[in-house]
Amino acid sequence: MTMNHDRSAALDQALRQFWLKGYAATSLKDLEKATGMHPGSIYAAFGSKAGLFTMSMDRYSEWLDKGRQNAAARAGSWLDGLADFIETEHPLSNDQAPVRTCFMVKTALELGAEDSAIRSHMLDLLKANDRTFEHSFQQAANNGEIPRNSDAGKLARQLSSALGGICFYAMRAENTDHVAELVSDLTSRLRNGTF
Amino acid sequence: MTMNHDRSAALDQALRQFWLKGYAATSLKDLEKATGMHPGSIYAAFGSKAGLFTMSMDRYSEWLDKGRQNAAARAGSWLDGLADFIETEHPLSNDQAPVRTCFMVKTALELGAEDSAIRSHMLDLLKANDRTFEHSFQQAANNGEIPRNSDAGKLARQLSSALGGICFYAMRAENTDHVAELVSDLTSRLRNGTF
DNA sequence: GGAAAGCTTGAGCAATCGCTCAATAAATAA
DNA sequence: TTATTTATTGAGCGATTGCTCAAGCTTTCC
Repeated sequence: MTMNHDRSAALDQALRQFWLKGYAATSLKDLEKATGMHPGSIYAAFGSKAGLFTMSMDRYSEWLDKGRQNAAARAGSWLDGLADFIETEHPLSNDQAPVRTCFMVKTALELGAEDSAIRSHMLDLLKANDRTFEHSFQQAANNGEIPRNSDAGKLARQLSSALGGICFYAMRAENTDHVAELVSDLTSRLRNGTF
Repeated sequence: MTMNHDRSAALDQALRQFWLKGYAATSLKDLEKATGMHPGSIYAAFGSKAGLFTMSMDRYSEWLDKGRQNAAARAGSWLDGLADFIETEHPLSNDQAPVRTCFMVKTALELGAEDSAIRSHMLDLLKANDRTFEHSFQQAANNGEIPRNSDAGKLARQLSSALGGICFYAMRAENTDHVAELVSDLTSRLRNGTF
């Protein structure tokens, strides 16, 4: 059955739609237009609006992970891997994103107050993302790229915060150069071990 | 007429509600409960949901400005003024906020994609906020607290981004200490001129 | 007191919300 | 082919959305 491929493409389009307008402001009519599916099919395939959103977050995270792995494979060091990821694979630096902001950051700020299944799934994904940052910093420390007694967990938290900040700034900046400057300042500090 | 006082209190409560749940997810029923007003009165006083939201942003900005001026008046230097503002007046450090995040940061990420009157008003307020940062950095440079040829505009952009990042992190952190650490690292760097 | 003006009230509007399901079409099995 | 399973369709459900406005209530002024 060709269903799997269709379903995958539909999920991509749903992600784009949620990414653009957020969870609450995206209606099922929006999702019907984006996916080309009818309401019944959407519910047969994804269960509910909340379920589709959860699967969109998963899809986004897989996409991010893939980019991170690509960057790490290319790079000569762990810190370069992080910097390359941000400069080439992250939505902040990627024109094919529907909005120049991380979907998870946008979602965290939209849904951070309520106590839902969506929120707890979001927190899990963000935590998993932080662990990959922490792992890279830990390896960089083991490698001597940064002091061996560096606090990898704290560095990961700082990187998560710094990236979130640029994602915020990118949403309000009329001047794209200013965003690029923030990104390149961050990656420079990463590369030379002064982050 | 006592109306002005009631209206002011109602606006505070509307702001709290929007701050908590965001623009799209807050219904008029939520606003009725929060303000204690009936639909007709809300529309007589504020025009529309969008109008009430705009006035809530204005109210929040005034509140922030007041905190900034308080901090500046207390502080012995321009950089201390910025640091004090963040440590004592900013919602990140303030327990009476409905969510430990800046209302404008949350709003920017929720509404950053669409092209509405609300968004353009939000951008104006954020820009005005940045100008106060820039002014403080410029005065700090004139004062010799930081090198006299410092780029105040760039420093303001970096501070806006850094604060936005902590606001993002605060929404996802289960550990409040981690947020406090990010804040104190930021203010330390501000105070000793290494920001 | 009575008249005029302003405020508050809440039932209820049209539109849209997320979602369901009997009917139909397409694909697979026999 | 015919029988059986699987996928798609879209009209339309009850609930909720942002919002209106005629009716009632209070306040103000003469």
